[in-house]
Amino acid sequence: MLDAAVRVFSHRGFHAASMDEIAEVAGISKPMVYAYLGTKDELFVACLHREATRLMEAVAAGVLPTAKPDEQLWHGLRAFFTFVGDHRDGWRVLYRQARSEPHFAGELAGMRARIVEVVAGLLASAATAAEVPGRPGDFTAMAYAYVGAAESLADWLADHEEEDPDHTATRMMNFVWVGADSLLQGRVWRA
Amino acid sequence: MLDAAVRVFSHRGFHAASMDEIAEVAGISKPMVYAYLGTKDELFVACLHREATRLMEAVAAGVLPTAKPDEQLWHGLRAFFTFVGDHRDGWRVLYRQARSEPHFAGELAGMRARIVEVVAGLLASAATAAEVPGRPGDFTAMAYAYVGAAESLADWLADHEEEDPDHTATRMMNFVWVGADSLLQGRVWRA
Amino acid sequence: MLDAAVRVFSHRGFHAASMDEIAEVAGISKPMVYAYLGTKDELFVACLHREATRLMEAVAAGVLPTAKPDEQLWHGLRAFFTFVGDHRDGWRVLYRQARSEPHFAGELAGMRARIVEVVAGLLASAATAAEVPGRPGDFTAMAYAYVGAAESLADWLADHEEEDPDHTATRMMNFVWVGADSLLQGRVWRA
Amino acid sequence: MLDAAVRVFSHRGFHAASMDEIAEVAGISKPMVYAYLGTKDELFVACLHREATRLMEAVAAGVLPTAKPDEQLWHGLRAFFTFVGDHRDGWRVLYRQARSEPHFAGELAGMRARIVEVVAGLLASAATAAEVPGRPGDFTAMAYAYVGAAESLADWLADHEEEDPDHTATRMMNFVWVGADSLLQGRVWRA
DNA sequence: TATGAATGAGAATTCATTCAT
DNA sequence: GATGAATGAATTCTCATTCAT
Repeated sequence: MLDAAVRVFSHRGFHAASMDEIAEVAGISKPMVYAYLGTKDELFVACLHREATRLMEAVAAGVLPTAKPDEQLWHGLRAFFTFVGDHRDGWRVLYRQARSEPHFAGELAGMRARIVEVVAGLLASAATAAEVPGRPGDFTAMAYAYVGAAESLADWLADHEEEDPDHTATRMMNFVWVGADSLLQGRVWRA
Repeated sequence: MLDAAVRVFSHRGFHAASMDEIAEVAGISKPMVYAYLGTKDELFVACLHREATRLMEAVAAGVLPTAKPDEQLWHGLRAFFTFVGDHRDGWRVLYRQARSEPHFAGELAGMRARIVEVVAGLLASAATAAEVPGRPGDFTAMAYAYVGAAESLADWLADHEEEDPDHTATRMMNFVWVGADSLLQGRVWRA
Repeated sequence: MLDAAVRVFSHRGFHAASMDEIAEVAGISKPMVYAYLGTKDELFVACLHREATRLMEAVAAGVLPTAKPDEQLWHGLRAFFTFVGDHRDGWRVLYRQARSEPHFAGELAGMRARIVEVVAGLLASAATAAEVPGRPGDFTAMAYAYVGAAESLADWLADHEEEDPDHTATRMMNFVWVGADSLLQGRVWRA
Repeated sequence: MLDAAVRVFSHRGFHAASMDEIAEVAGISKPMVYAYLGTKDELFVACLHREATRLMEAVAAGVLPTAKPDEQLWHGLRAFFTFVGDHRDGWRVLYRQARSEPHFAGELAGMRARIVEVVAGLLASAATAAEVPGRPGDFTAMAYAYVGAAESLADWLADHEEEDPDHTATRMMNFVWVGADSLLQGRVWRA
């Protein structure tokens, strides 16, 4: 049902997507689209929610809560990039479109916040394990940076058909973890 | 002149921005907008180019070509985040709007590619200096990741008035450099 | 449906006719005009075709293929002028508007050419019947002249409500046939 | 001065012609066009008048008032078609455009009426000379038909670069005079 | 329930026309 | 006297959205 909408939004962009085309791709008539899914805005938000939920479920399913932090991260990233690789359309809708329409920025911010907090929690527990003196509030900031980096790589992945999700995940892991590891051992760069 | 356009594009998004509003904000009449800057598309591209040019000049001006790689990076990042902090609207146009309109993605990709290559060059010279055996093609990939991360932080900065650009730059530096440093010393994370 | 368009085009001219007015006269809303008939250009061409088809059908219906040439001509002219008298608006669109828009001149030229050839054929068969030594290619030129004259009279008729189509046809017949008759008997004027 | 206007009106059509282009072709600035020639409508009427005047003068100059009617007609036609051949642009403005813009139909009608009366006078004097019992009012109608035919041929001539004006005049003469001659000798066609 | 048909509102773009220099 | 710069007013065309069936 929403698949058609996601596909159209993804290929055309939010504004350029017409309800006509969505209805046609969905194989039903326009009034039905309205009956089932409401306004164009509501429809877009529905797409957003579904894709976000699927994404979070996929990541959650990939992570073993009992594993070590770096392994949790690795599995999480792998799940994340695999999902993005398998749902390129969904990813585009989620990020590119939602971000560019100020109207939906709020929606998106909420969903991101949830992810960020998960990552921040991961970092915090890793820091505790390594007995690094905590700079508590900043875990969130770091998490933001990591999430942002992952998003960007995902975005890049979505545009490169030939790229392998696992490969991308490995890159990200090197990028993040080796740096994070050092950071968590107390090394800090200063101007 | 372009300021008004950038402001409106930034706040409304490309499609939702109306030439009427742009003209009004600019304090001139619509036909003048067309006379000076042409079509809506051309106007948008003009905004894009101006913001991109300013950004690159700001960064270039901040960097001392003779400094050590990490200092170059630090100054570059500082200049970058400062610029974004000072031109939040411009950044939104550049990063969000341009990316989400398939029509302008090409324009933007070119500009990004140039930045990525600069960063890749920086990484390569740092690797050479550290006498790390080169994995040549991958510097570009790393650069992409770094640029993406910086963009994401910048994007976040653009939405948070209270955030200090220097602080953001420091975060990014820790995030990037300490990680990069470790990588360049040959440490690699493996699954 | 097209009636409204023909009426407006006829009274205002192609450019001055606004889709708004056409929709209003048709008693439907503008988007419907677009849905049914497409672009303004397409709409105009549609008018053109319908009027031209009707005209040719009316003339064809009036002519008895077995009659003598002058009678065929007479009936054809009568049908022609009657039609024009009954569809003054349509004629104006066909003759004046279409001709003055370079864009549509081609469309019209094709339709005219078909009529001209019919008339030329008529003249040729009359010449054969009268055993006048043929000046073959020139029948077309003559036909052009006749068609042009008929058009002009029709145009005049279109602007004069009080004029009787049959009367006009008789005039044209005298004008054409008495001359043609002489010509076909071999009389030629020389400077 | 008006030349530029005539050229532009002729090539673009009345509506599609922009004052900008006229000014540019004329080599002066737009406000000057307004200062010298007034509104677009006024400018068009000025073009109309000038071309019409030139046409009538050319025809008048070609005719010898003392010659026989058929020779007067012949010289008149020759002058007419020669003029049209030499001023194709002017002719297009005069006829095609003026006719299609209902707004200028009146202007044009007046100019035509003057020509028609001249021709009608010619026919009347020929009839008198031939001692044909006059059907007085109808000379005007005949003249209308002749003028219309000449216009149409002229129109055709204007579109065919290769056609020779004298040749066209001869065609018209045969077409008109051989018929007129018969008519003036009392022959009439009847249904 | 499903839809074909209909529309109100609004967007980009263009021009004839006029000031201020 | 000449013009560069400015605009009010239209015009075409599109689309989210809703009835009547």
